[in-house]
Amino acid sequence: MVSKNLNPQQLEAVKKINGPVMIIAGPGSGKTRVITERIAFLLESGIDPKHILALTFTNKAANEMKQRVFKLTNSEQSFRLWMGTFHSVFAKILRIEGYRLNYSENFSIYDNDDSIKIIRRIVKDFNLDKDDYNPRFLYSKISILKNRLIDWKKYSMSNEFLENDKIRKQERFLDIYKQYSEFCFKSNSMDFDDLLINTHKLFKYHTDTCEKYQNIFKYIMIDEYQDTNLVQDSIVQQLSDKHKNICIVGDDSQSIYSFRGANINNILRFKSVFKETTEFKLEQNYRSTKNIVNVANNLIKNNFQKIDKTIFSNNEMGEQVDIIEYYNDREEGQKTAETINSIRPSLNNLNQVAILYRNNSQSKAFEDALRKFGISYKIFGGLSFYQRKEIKDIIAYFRLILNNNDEESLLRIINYPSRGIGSTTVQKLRDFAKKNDETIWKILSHNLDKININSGVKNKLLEFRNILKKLFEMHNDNVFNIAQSLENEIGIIKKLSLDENDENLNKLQNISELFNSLKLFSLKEYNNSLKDFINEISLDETKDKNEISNKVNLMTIHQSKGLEFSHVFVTGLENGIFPSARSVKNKSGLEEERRLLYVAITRASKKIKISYCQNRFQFGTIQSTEKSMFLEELKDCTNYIYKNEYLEQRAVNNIYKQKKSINNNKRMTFMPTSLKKVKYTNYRDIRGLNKGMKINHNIFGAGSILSVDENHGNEKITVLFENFGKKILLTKFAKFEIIK
DNA sequence: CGGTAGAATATTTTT
DNA sequence: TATTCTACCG
Repeated sequence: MVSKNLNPQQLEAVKKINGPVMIIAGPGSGKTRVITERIAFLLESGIDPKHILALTFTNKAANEMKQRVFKLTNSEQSFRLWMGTFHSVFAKILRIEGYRLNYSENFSIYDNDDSIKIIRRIVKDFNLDKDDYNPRFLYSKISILKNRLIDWKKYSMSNEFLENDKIRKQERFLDIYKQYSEFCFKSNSMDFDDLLINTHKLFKYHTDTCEKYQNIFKYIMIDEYQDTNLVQDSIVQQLSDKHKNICIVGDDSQSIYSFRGANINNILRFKSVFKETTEFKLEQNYRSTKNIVNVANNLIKNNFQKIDKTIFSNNEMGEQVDIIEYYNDREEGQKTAETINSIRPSLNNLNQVAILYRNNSQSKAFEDALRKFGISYKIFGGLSFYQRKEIKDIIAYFRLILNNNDEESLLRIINYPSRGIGSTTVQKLRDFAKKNDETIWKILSHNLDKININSGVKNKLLEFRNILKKLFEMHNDNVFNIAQSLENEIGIIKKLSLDENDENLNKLQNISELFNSLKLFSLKEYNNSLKDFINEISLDETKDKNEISNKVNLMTIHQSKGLEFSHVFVTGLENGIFPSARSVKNKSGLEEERRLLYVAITRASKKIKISYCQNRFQFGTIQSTEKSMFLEELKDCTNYIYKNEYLEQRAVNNIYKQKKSINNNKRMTFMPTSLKKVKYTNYRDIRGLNKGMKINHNIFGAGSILSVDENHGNEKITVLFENFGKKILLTKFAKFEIIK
């Protein structure tokens, strides 16, 4: 039954299930609720869940939605919905249909790091100057082109593009683009953008396949439509062309992903593409106080490009929004922590507090200060577990096992751990491979004789080949067994254990965590093959984000999208940082930064403090800054707090002195940076676990213990989780706490 | 070929 | 500052 707590517009939007629908939903207007209720309503109306496709942008959003639909309908049906990110749903389709584009089902998925590495290698091969051809820049250029459906062939046909490259002294760009695309294809691999453009290609050139999916996805819903790019928009049109039951939800004022090719015009012109569109506007903000909504409105009205709407709140006025000036970033951290400390007693949970910043590097000052006050915090972003070097190395072996032609993975591990195959040899292999249009693996497996190398090197290559052969044969084995065999063959753990410095210990810890999760994965009842494992981790990095914790949240504003906190600190409002230096070069960039600030402000329900610093420690030096131009726009509706500069400076100098002495004392024992980002596993040997006990697991949440199995030292428990069903955990490794 | 030390370089946001 | 790259020596 559809919930009765919806307001009239929300209810109407939920019930209009046929034909194109556009829901413009302001921040805090109950957007997610409308989507979940709508899905529930579809199910109630007797529509088979397999005909419903719900797309989101982040895994976090997808997971949350899944759980909410499940709670709402309380039915197993909800698990049969097609729900996920664009990338994950399309990857699933491409695994099945990719053969039509000459990919095999085991294609690898390259992440940004892989892509940049490949491009860097190509630039080197071409003997080009790294300054003129910055791999990062090239990658983002390629990515944006792909998202605009311009492949290298199309690019080569545009005189305008080629002329431009000449002027910019990047005449070889086309060659690089081509080489990169061919490298990926030859490796039977797709980068993130390929997942989209190949889906588009598939539907465009194989109309029967397109029709097949049109008939599967009879009802399509897309969240955050303002963040779609051209490919995504095009695929959505392909899929909905037949039944036209498409519902998009979004807020143009929260479009903040243009760097990824998101085009705000997709939502602005939706109505003209789908002529019969019914439009709903959700303008009431249920989240924030009147003051906060007022400030947000005052900010966003400075943007030119937007859909007309009036966000209002019927909540209480609330406190004024503060804008605070600090002497430097250290003080900003200090005072923010101090404020949090002082309001701590009035909060029932610290997770109601968020410190938001423009880029990840700003987190440091806050971390230091919070630690000093003994306030626990949770930091989002930074390196995800699967991006760590030692983990990626092992994953590279796994990827190679599944996809023997994955050239990037092979090049990554051909001499890791070092086995006497140096760069000269690798270069010979690569040259030969290129000449014969083959992958290195193919040469290793049957063409080694044709390469001019001495017998010592050849033996080493043969040894390497034999290791791979052995591993390749295992591709269907239990994942944990594969991992163990891998360790037997390459002995990476053994090697790291020989020299137990901090860095190696940290690596070992991460690797053992990987092995633990492989063990757990292998214990699943189904979908527990290596293929499933790699699939899961290539696109999902939200592993441990939904733990319920009494911790302050530190994150970038991008990461905060869709979330809500009672107290929000928006920090670093300085020109060059927020708005970022790059964005001010053009008007649309600046408007996007303004939307970003809009998103930040509208995260808060009760209280916001916006701050900036006169000086900031950046690039290893102290630099004086200029306060953000956005603050000028908020002058009349906020409460400005200036500082007495002289006093502050003295205080700040003291802070720096302190800091210095700490540094000197601890220099030797300073944690390596990689260690700081680690989430510690509590290796515990929990005794006294009993049937019926309630526990809270860091990933699966709450559940109760069904049985305990002593299993000589490897104690296992079977737990029924409220949201994830039955799981077997090894208590030695699992991270959880006993609730009662 | 492998390891290391010291130089060079980079800093937006994410799937 | 933090990370990645390069040059050099064993």
